[in-house]
Amino acid sequence: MTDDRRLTPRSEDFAAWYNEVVLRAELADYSPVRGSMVIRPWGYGIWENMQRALDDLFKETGHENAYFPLLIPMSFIEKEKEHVEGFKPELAVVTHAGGKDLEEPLVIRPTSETIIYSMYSKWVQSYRDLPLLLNQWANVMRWELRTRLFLRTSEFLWQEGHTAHATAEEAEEETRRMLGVYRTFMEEWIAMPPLTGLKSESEKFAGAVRSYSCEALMQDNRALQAGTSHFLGQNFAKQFDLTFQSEAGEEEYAWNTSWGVSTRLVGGMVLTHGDDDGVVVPPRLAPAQVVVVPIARGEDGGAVREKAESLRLQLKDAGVRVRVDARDHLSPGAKFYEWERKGVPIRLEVGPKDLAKEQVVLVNRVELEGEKRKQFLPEDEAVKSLPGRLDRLQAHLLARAVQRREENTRRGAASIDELADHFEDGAGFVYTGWSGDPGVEEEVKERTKATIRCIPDPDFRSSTPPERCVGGEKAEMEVVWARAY
RNA sequence: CGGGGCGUGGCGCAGCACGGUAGCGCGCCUGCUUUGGGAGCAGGAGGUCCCCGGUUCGAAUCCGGGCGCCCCGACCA
Repeated sequence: MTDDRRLTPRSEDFAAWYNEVVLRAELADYSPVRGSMVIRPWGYGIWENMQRALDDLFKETGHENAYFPLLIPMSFIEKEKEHVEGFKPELAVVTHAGGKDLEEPLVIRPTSETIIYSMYSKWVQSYRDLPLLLNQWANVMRWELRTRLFLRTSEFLWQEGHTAHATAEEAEEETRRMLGVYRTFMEEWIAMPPLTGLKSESEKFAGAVRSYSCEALMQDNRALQAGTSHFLGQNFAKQFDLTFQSEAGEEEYAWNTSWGVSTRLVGGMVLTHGDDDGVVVPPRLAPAQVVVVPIARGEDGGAVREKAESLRLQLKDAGVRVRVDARDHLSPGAKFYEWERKGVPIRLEVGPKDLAKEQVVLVNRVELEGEKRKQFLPEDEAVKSLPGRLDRLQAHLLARAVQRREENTRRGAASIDELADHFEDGAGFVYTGWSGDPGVEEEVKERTKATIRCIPDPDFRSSTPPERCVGGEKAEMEVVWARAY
């Protein structure tokens, strides 16, 4: 009999660990429909914090929110040739409604470029109407054959930004700006440091001219595409007649961008920070940053509960998200395990012994082992130090993730054999030269299952550019390979 | 879409080869005692054994068909 209160350790079966931790931390649950999931309050609370932070960043960069409908005429999707090719296999289509067959099938949006740019064409007449910078928070549906909680489900929540500009340069700048916003958000909130760069032709978004992405390395050394930003050129503008009159009086097609991140980020957070005890939620995302567990024993019970409540109020005033776990039917130990599984950053314990000494017990989620795991602190010091402790924990998680990424990154491989060796050795990201030949990309994929995650941005490039492609030809660029989610 | 696994109280499972009163752990409810790392005792509630058909005096168990979910591979935020 195994102890089913424990999670399967990551080292034993990483995929099993992930499923268990998501279910048992009550982030999400399976729904009756295959491949779709219910996001539970703890998971949704994390998503809400992500939304709030991202939404602020979008507003700061000049965007407004709007909402476009769920149902899109099939003919819209079919207008852009590459777009329809990319999405056709995963479309869910409404053919029947109100007791009758529909004249034209309606697609449940897999993404909203078509409906949005068709509306933009109505709203934009002059260069004075540009740029048009909108975002929407929505659900989308892509019929997936193989699904995983948060990482790939048929329905998921995301935001999609869609902008229209007068010039290609301005649109390109917007594409890059939003990629940067994503990078900042991932580093500073999720403490998940991504690699950013340009997608290869074979990996880019269907319908885009160029796609950029954020690629984060998970604990099992697989890469997660965590956010994308696309320069759409005039592809959609031409199909939906999105034109404007320029300053010079000429009619021109607008230039578009689109960019998105999804609830997949919650999965990325789990895969980046989680451990064998459960999820670890970075303080800036935690629905509860501190949980106070009163050990309300015997005659002191009332006084202990009052102390817990007083701690809650003090911390709330200090700007900390805090809750008291006053449930009476669970032992303190059971509560400790539960909140550790859910990943609350800091726990405070207060019991009869602490009352007399005016102290509290503080436990940090990432320091559960060893002598120092429980710190005994004077109450006022604990309260005063908490915001700083949360900040340091946030910084620690990022530093730890950066270090893990660097330790699992290899630079240079003269041949596909060497590249394969790196992956045999358990590498995460591998940097090599590339000629730009899709044949080489295909060959590497067959040999190693790794794909080009991106052509890295300057921040991430090797100090000396590679001279040779892994295929043997002259290298035209540096690329990063990884096995991807 | 191919391969594997599973479907039995809320959850996790046993029972099935050999048909005969449906069981265990956890959870849940009530009461009392408890509370510093997954509380104890006592009492209690809760089941169309995935569905349909067949064999049989009798099916969770045998036979046929179907459905669903999970996991592993080809396509993908």
